[in-house]
Amino acid sequence: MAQAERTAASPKANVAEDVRAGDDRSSAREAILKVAETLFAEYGFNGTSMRVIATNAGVALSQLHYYFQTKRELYLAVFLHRGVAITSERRRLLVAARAKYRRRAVPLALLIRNFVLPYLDYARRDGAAYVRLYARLHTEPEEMAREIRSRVYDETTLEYVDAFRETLPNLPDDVLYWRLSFLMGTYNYALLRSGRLEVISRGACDSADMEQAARQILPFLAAAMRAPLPQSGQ
Amino acid sequence: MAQAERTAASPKANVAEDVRAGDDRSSAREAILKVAETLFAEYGFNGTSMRVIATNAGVALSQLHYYFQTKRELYLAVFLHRGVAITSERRRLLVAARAKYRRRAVPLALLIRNFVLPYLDYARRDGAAYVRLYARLHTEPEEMAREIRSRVYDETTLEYVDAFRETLPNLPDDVLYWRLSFLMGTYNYALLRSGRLEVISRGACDSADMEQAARQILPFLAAAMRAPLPQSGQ
DNA sequence: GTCTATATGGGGATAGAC
DNA sequence: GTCTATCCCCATATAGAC
Repeated sequence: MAQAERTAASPKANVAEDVRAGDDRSSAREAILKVAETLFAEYGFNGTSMRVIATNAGVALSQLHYYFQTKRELYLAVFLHRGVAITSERRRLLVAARAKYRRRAVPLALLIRNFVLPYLDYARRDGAAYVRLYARLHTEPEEMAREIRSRVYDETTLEYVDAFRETLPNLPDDVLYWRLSFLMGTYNYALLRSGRLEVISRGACDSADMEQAARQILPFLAAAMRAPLPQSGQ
Repeated sequence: MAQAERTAASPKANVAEDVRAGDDRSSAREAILKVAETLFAEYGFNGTSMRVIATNAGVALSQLHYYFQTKRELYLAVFLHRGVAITSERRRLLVAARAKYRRRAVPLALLIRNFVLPYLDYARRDGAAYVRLYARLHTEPEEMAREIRSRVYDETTLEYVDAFRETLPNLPDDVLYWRLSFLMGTYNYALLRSGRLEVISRGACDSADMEQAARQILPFLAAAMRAPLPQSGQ
């Protein structure tokens, strides 16, 4: 059975055709990570095959297993590669804001900025690959999503929850939690770029425009967090 | 190669073990649709195999192809099965509200209720399967997502955009569009039940509680839609 | 480290008996 | 309509030469 020829002859997804062309010698590992990030972001975990990653990275399939052992480990590595950078930026901004306002609570608008903007900035600078990947995380196989969140995001998130509580001391805890989960939903969905914005604006707005997204989302979220309390009878 | 035995011996995902047990004779087609809805919602399109659907529905694999030809068609059928029900409920509510308020604009709170609640109610009544499936749609293979949205959702959505414009006549169009896309993101993410709410509340809140979700999300969104306009310099 | 070749299994889809 | 048996492809992962 000449099966090898057949499968090897499928190039597919030329998202980043042979990343190593320019700076060869700079490690196949980096090339694999970069291509994997783009493809996982676009097609998801199950929708992306190791073969396609290898082809686009310009390396042999076995290289992926040499560096990362399994597909699952590669996926985790992609997250740790950048996720830590975003998370520590988030934390740095929180520490700086707290230092500036000392004993007083950090203003709501600044807190939201610091929590949300690292993602939008990342999307602006490095293309949307990682943030789309992150936004997608919530629909990937559960146990993987859980592990990644607890290893990368949870700790910083809980620090922000405390800061929001100080800034909005009159919100009951359950209302605060629900609203923060809505807040995360709002920017996550925006980062996903589902195409809804283009439909409802009949093409007039562009969901890839992260400057606009930042400008529009901050007042939206600030007003939402300060909304009147929900009524008892729904 | 005794391959058939090997593959047939994998039961897996006993989400709805043999749905046809009680009311047999009520068509294998319905059983397939029901099981497919649950599994697609939980594991996504690529993460769900035709074999597992067949096993859980208590039918032979070939039955799936007999009724739906391809996996893709089955996926579309699942959406049309329920999506049309939700969409027409949404539209019915809009028509009723407009009739009640005649020449005047429909109040914002009511408009949001009518747009959002059909989803939350569905989640409350029939379990979260379909709404999770819908919320997941935005991360499924692009061309499938596009087709489903344009066949089921777009028309009604655009009717609501017009209604929102009448209710909020002072919002510039681009601000209106961005805010409506944020609004959709908020309830979509809530329906996904990503587990973030449980993390930030340290287990005190339950994202499956759709009564709470409705109570909390309505004032949040109403205030957000009425937020001050964004500043020029971001 | 990097490659080719291959092992092993699951995937969608179909043929054809009943 | 419903089943069993099977086709053919692609998936992840590994072996072993260079």
